Amino acid sequence: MARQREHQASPLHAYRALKQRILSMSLTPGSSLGEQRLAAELNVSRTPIREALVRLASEGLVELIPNRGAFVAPIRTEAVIAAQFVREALEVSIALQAAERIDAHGELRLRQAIEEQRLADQEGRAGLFYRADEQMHRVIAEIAGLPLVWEHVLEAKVHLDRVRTLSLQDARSFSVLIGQHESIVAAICARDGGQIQQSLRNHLRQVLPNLAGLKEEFPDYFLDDDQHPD
Amino acid sequence: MARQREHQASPLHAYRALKQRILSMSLTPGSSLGEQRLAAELNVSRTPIREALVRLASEGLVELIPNRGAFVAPIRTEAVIAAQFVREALEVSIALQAAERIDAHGELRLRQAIEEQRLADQEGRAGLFYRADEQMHRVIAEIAGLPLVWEHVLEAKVHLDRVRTLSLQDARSFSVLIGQHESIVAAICARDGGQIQQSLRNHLRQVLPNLAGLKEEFPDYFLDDDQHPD
DNA sequence: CTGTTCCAGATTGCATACAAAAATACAATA
DNA sequence: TATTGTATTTTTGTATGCAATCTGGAACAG
Repeated sequence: MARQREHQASPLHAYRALKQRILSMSLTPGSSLGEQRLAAELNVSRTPIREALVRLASEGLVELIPNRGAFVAPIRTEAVIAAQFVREALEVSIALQAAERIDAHGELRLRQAIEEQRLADQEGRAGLFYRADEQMHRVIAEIAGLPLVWEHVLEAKVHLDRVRTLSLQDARSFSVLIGQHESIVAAICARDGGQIQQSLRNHLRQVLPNLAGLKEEFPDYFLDDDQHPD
Repeated sequence: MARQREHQASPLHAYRALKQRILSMSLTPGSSLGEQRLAAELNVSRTPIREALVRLASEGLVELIPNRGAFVAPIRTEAVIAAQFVREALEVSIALQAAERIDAHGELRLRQAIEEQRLADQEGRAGLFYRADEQMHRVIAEIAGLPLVWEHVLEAKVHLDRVRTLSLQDARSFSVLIGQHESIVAAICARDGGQIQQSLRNHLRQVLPNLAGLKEEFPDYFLDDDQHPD
């Protein structure tokens, strides 16, 4: 029985493992998350599992139905739209403020971030590119002096990650995305508010896939209030 | 022993009770939230208490320190600034979209909301006014077709509520706020984007009290990374 | 007097036990 | 055969027990 050396590690481990599987659609919407089974799977008792499920439920990734159990939450079109709205509004505001506060050091960091992306692209390492991409957006928030606002973006982004996973567009070449990143950085360095807004919005909408199409292709994963209007 | 008839009611009850006390500063930052004590107080065991504490911790209202206990989280200036930023960015974007979609029915609802505020003001019922105020902002989100985005605003607002409670400016006459609400509604009905942005930002900054002053008056409640730079 | 060590008390972290509720299977009846 | 009532089984909701960890202070050495 592998004893956990560090305390409070079990709930965190369960939380991360489940979240990863949900966002990568390895656990599909509607899947049952029986506490017993998960506990056996991760070699812990039900208590830390329950703690992880509560956290995931508060983020909207899991539905906790009283006396019935926990299930992977369906993808709600409304939640995806809202998350996209939140992300656009926050990131545009962040970038505008970043433009007002950026200095030479900040410009350097942004160029380095893009360089990392180029490297990851050349080596064809999707995971690495993905991290570098997110890192760049985070750096913009830091330059704006608002690192905590990025946490709010991350909370919303959770509802976008699953549809992106479904669309599998990550497989496409990253050069397009890098180009978009370059024009965003250029706009920030040029302190051109209008250009910032246009290039960033364009970029963020690019990564939001065709929702209606996905909904037709994977109807089981979606749930909207106007479900069966026969 | 008052048995709970409805299942899963205990954690929710504990969550709401604690949240209310924390936001109203009835439980001040740094207060110890011993599981044992809370369990005895609410006549339940530690398990549902723990569930509530985990939820509150994920919202940033409680700090869960391993093997030491749970404490009411200090007010972090950085978090307040970030929350204000999020609220402004989201509410302005929401209001701009509301202006594009509003119809006669929507205008009526907004006028009704203001009427309710006027009533609450005349009767001097602060709690009622507070609810009507929040209701109006929520209605704007509904008109924009983005009710879920309002939930994100609420998450951020949590970090503003405690400083507002401290400043006690709710005691001041509400007529000023009602006037601001009127100009916001007027701007939305007039579809005047610039005016929307100006009146809403002005309003939202009005309700953010003097942070530096509060920090001096209640130093024990605040904690920032640059704490004692002697 | 100061700094260190160690012990007692208290509190959490996790496991497990038990009860309530829901789902399921099945038999009896119309 | 369809349906309904009931018994069984499974699963959650909550309570509780025990070990690990941390705090605070007393005893002690320098």
